[in-house]
Amino acid sequence: MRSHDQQGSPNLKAAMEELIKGQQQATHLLSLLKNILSSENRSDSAVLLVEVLASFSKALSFLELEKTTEPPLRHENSPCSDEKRTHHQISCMNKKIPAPRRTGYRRRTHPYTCRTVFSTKIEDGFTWRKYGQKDIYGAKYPRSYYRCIHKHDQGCQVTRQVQKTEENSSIFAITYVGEHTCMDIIATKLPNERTNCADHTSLESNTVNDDQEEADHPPSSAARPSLKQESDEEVISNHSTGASSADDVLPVLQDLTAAASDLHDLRSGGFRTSISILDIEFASETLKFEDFLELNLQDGYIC
DNA sequence: TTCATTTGACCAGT
DNA sequence: ACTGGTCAAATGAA
Repeated sequence: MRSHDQQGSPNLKAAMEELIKGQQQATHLLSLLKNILSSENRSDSAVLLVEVLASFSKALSFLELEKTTEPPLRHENSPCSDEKRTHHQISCMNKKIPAPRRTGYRRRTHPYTCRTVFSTKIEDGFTWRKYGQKDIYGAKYPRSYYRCIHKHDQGCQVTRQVQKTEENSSIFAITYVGEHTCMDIIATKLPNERTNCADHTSLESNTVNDDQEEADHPPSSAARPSLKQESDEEVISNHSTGASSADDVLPVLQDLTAAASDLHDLRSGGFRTSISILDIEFASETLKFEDFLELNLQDGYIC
């Protein structure tokens, strides 16, 4: 992290202010929504919320990309690219052309929530794209890596890791990294379909940041208490005050979407910046926001 | 032909 | 140096 990250350009400062503003408004909106138990506008509000979340997520993603001083390079013109081979192209391997270095790849440093679910099936109502599989040192079964299919079109950054448990190969340990910000969350969490994600065979735990040991070393007993998102709910619930109505929500939604639009404009205006602690903090708060939204969806506050 | 999966390489973190 | 997460060309299925 460079020293100027904390200072930032005027554009960076403006962007940060917009992010913070959006965060505050989102929090406010949540506190309002939480108290709405019946309203014709709930569905629309939920859709809008997810759109806003997607915008925030994309904005953060772009900030993350800006952190790298070099633009991401594609190696599409490397003839007989020497990076990947199969038995069909052994001859190509013999020509030792130095493969161009990949750039722009940055391992996420976990301002993200991790949540592990033990289930007999890997379907969860979302659409995933498998992007890798690894043999894990000391583990009996390989680990598969999936990302949300809406990573590119909606900026949904959630990934999941699926691995058979050693005790019972018919049970999968599924670790979710981050939360969905794509529109699928609406389709998946609608009340009449909520059972899709509440798999009766699954046992869920919720951890934050690096707590992934359970995925590799699942608990010996299958009976585990649900620890679902206690801390996240606590954070958000601090903002819940009094009763409110859809009329209260709509103006906030408008402000929020306007803030998201401003963010988009700033981003497309080509501002250059580096990520700062603020980004990390905001990413964390956004996830808390998403967790709380998901809780409300599951509880039927939003349908 | 298109699209999802496979799989070895690359890269970051420890 | 090692492990694990991600990339992306090759491959196979539809």
